[in-house]
Amino acid sequence: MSACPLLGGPGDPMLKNVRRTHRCGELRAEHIGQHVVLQGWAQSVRDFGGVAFVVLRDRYGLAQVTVDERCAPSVKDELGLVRSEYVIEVSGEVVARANPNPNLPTGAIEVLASGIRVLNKTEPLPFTAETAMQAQEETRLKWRFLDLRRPTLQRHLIIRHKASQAVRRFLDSEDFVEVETPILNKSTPEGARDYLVPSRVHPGQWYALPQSPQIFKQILMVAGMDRYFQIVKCFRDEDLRADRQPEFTQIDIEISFPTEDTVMEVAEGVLRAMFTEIRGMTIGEIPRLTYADAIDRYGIDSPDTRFEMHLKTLTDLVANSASTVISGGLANGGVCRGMNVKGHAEAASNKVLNGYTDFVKRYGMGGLLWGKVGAEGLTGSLAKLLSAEEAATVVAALGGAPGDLLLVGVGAKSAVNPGLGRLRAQLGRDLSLHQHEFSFCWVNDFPAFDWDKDSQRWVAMHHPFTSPKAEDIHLLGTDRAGEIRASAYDLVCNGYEIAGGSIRIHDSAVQSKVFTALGIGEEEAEERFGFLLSALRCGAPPHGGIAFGFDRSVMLLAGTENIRDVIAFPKTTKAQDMMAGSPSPVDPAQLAELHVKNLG
RNA sequence: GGGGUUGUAGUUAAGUCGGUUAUAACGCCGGCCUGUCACGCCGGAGGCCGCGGGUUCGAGUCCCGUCGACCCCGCCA
Repeated sequence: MSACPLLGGPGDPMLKNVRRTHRCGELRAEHIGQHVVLQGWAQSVRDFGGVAFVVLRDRYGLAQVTVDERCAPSVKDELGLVRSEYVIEVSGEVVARANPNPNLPTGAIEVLASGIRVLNKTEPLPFTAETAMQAQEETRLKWRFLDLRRPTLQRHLIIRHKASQAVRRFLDSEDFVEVETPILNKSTPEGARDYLVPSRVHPGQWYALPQSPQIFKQILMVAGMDRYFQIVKCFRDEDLRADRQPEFTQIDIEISFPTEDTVMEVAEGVLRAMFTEIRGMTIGEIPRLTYADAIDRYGIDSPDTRFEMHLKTLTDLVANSASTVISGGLANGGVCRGMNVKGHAEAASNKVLNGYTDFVKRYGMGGLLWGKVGAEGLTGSLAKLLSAEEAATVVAALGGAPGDLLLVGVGAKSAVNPGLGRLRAQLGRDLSLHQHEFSFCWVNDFPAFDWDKDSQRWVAMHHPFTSPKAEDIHLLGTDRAGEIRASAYDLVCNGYEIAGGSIRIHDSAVQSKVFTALGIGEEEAEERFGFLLSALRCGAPPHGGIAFGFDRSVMLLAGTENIRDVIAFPKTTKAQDMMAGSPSPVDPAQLAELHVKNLG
């Protein structure tokens, strides 16, 4: 056993000054014969008395450390102190394994220890990197630093890093300049609920955290920056979902003198930069469909285009139905729409169909009509309500063949479209209908305004700075506001909206008309957005842009369906950080200084 | 704001019709073991059954309330 002249046993003062020479995961057969120093976590300790193994883990992988009769007795003593997840330093010689492990990249070799030193101990842990996935998410969030030891989560963080670097490289090469914008902002009335920050020096006044840097990036265009981007945190105080966090990251982009195509091409460049970097993928031409087409084919404006199963409109075919269910559903502008789940009739038990019905009811549908196509025609609730002739036309319209399951909804558009549309997306996942791993599309020509029933007014579908399409601008100020289309576009991947943008209004007169349409008075507009309106009057160039939901993009790149998996320190659905314990009460003196009183 | 699922040892779970001392696996601690890689074997410690109240002779179990986690609707320009 050759000993490295620099390395003695444990307690050797020389050892304390030795830095690691290699990373665990990089060791291969080519390193055999070399003396190495490794530092990392003891993933497992297997002691057989005469021979013992420690699996050492660092970010780069696992390496097996062996202690046997070839080692000095002091090494064995040191080994006895090592427990699972202790941080240790091991020096030794890389040797070929007697029993190689083909499941491990480093499985051909092991490190025969000449010294083991405990760098730090650990108290008993609720779970380890190996057992984390067996723990509940609540436990894992509380002990996030342990969960983050998992190679999967480390991979996600690295994917995130690589993706943002690739985006920066691409945008830099396209002459975009990354400019930071304020986190302490002015509150604006439109949009999501603001996170507010009290001002100490201005009693009773508040900053708002940005929901997005929207106004600042437009003002940078007025300033002549021409091409801006920023990878930036945004904050929205709304209830959360699996793909939504209260603070999230956008790739924010703005361009002067663009057409819609200019912005979409840049966005596609960003998309390709990410997917090439992480997935090694080449993305072909990305199809564009209008909002109206998206609703027509998929029921929703963020369609999962990895599979077909388009929705079909059946309203005309059943318009004269004797069924009160159908005539009732069609009253007041209701529609009848359906889809064909090919070959799914047999698998669709009552329990399964009830599940589908419960699913669509969440979106306001009264129920779900179903029909199974058999050799002798249609059976099921659909067949009961329709005449034989009607049934035949519906089956034909949906392309029904024996063995198919037809799902049909009747009622208000606002219920049937999302109900069937979301059910379609869910069935795509559940029945593995996807024909591609990734499928992208653009959705454009959105309506500019959406009628809000609660407040009885028009609200901006995108945001209030979105330009109406040039050919629709003349409708501003008329009673046909609902027909105005916006110069807005969303980039959709696998049913997720991953980017959204628009051409902005650069004419303060048009901007005023839009504010009027939104019921925002001149005075209020001046009070809330005066600085933007002022900028628009001072030589604003035509401009437009887009913002990517970066967390969602990384989620897709990483192949996970939970946004918390790609955020180092995420919050729960109640917007709490289980590890840090935020939010939390503060000292009353702190509140007093901020002129804030606790009413709760 | 609403709906669904959920909370028992460090962790993950079982716990019947309300009934004796609340089980198991993994982990932890001690011992044995010369080629493991989810090592194996022997022994041991470990409990605010989320929290509060109620019903009952008796509550992990039934009732009411409350807190948290996850998923969904509303909401999220």
